[in-house]
Amino acid sequence: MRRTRFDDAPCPIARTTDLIGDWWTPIVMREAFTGARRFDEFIERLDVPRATLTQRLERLVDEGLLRKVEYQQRPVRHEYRLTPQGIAFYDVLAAMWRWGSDWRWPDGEEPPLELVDRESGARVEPAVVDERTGERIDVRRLRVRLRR
Amino acid sequence: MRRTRFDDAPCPIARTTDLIGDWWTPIVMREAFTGARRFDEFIERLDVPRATLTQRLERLVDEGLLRKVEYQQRPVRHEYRLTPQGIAFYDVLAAMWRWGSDWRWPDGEEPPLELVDRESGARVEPAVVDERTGERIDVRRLRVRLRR
DNA sequence: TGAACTGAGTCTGTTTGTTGAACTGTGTGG
DNA sequence: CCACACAGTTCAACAAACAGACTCAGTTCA
Repeated sequence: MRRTRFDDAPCPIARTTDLIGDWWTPIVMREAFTGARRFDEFIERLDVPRATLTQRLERLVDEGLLRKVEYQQRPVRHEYRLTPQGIAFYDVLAAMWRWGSDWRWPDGEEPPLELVDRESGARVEPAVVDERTGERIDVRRLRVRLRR
Repeated sequence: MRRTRFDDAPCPIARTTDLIGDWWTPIVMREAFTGARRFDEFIERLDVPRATLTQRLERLVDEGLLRKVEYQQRPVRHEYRLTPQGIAFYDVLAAMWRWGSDWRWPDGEEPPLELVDRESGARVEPAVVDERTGERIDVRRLRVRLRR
């Protein structure tokens, strides 16, 4: 009677869901991207239960999105840093950012936060495109096919 | 002691997380995109517990991603169809598809499924770009700013 | 006329997950 | 020796997800 798992489904959406379907996980990743590294740093920023944070960080390490790096001995202490897989995950957060900004605020309102280029200050609006054509993805034109 | 909610957070990622953090929700949306409309259709495709499906569909209707449409009277029966907000959500699934495909299979292996253009049959690879420049998002160049 | 069938759920008891709060343990600095 | 910092662990209470049986309106079959 365990919670149904999707981590070995044939569908990439299902496998991703298995990971980010744990409550708090995308938020923890968001904080990692804005510079959180140490356990108590996450705690201060997020009021997440400590036991939950422990579990999430552990899983993210297991799955290869974060790695535990020793930043001092005596006493031995570790911090959590993004791996290449973790960095790549920002795409998913960016898509969530865009959809959330577009649809999750009441009519006429906008989110108080925006994404900008660190250097130029220009507004950045994530969009999901087909890499080959550069066109926005149009789901009506898509089909899922069994790879030969 | 309720599960912590994120649905009125100032951050778009958090609000999106609140919705898709419910177990099964992204999978239910995926099925909606591949044509599922009726309750039993979802059940057949997904072996999701019926009570859970009821809850998910109800919430997706409440939140405006699906709408309930009567498709026959006597007996009155409804089906669930994507709204514009629901259709827009495909971007998030597409980003999850891409990241899942790139990172969630063992070295050397690839997912058995691929996304193709319905007409040309050409492979489609979702990518997340800055809409203004068309460049892939680079998180190191990004900053979150309080909107003025 | 009655029995079986459909579609769309609801109900129940059990197991897993999440939460808040208190507690632990190692090592430093004063 | 005491207080403090960091990084957790433990525990009990509550919420969510699970499997499977049950309901209920209306329809079709025999």
